Amino acid sequence: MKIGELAGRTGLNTSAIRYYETVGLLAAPYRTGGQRRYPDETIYRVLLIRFASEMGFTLDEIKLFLNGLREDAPVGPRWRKLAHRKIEEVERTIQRSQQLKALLEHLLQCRCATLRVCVERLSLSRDLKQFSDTRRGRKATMPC
Amino acid sequence: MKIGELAGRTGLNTSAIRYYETVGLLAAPYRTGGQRRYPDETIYRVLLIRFASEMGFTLDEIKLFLNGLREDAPVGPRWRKLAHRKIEEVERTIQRSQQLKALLEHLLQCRCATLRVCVERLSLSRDLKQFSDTRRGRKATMPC
DNA sequence: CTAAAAGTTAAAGTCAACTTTAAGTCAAGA
DNA sequence: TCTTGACTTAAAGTTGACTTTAACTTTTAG
Repeated sequence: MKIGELAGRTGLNTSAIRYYETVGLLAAPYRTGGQRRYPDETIYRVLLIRFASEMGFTLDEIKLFLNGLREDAPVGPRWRKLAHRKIEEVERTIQRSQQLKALLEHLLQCRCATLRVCVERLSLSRDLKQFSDTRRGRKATMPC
Repeated sequence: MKIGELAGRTGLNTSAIRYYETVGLLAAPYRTGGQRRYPDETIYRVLLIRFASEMGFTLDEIKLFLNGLREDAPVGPRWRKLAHRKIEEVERTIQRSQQLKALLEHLLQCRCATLRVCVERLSLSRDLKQFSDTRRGRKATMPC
């Protein structure tokens, strides 16, 4: 498979695939006449990279994960640790996103006189509480 | 309040605050002897900016949202639309994160002979299905 | 055979959101 | 008064993940 087809099938640009090679995410493939030829299985690897990258993994993280499973062996402790850390991170993401969703939904339906007041109070009393409270012994009232 | 105190109370660097001014997120404040002096209420605005930015809003989005509520008036249709769009986006984030969490948890406990095979099958059959399926009429089997 | 499409490289460019640097000016305490 | 620390600016640097460009070669369809 040529680089163009690999790119097409994985939804990336050829430049991205070459870039992955330079940063060590993809091995340099066999070449004919100077041009890269990929085996079919490379698709899976690239798709996995794309998925992980869209999930917010950095390319370095992805490299770590993929190297962890390079050896066709059952999952090792290093990989487990990585996975556990990432799961915790993802859980935090989910929690914060749910907070934000709640905040936005509240703002859409609340009956504050002015949105500005509402936002400021809401922010102080809820999600921003952590920031301001750790800095000053500030008491916030419930908004709206 | 001098810029250093504002920075300290909001957990940002002074350079970030000056940067927010240059991009129009913060109004240029009153000055004495060339130095910026902020009123207390600016803290709320900066905290709000920090929160939104940590939630993944771009500074341009934040500017839009803040401009939307600049006029001390109840929430307008423009702002509503923005909020609705953002809620949908956040919902997608939550869903994908939950998928990723499930994937990682599966990988931690599955009994595949090799993790590599497991990942490839999992990826194809679940989360990556969308990518490959839209490109080729590929059928994937359940992993592990 | 030839023209166009697709491939190659190294190096520079892009984007957001800042930070750092250089070269100063201002403020506060001893 | 002097010194230190905080402030000022404009401009350049940083980071990650690519993309674009320029100049060229290889492959493929007609």
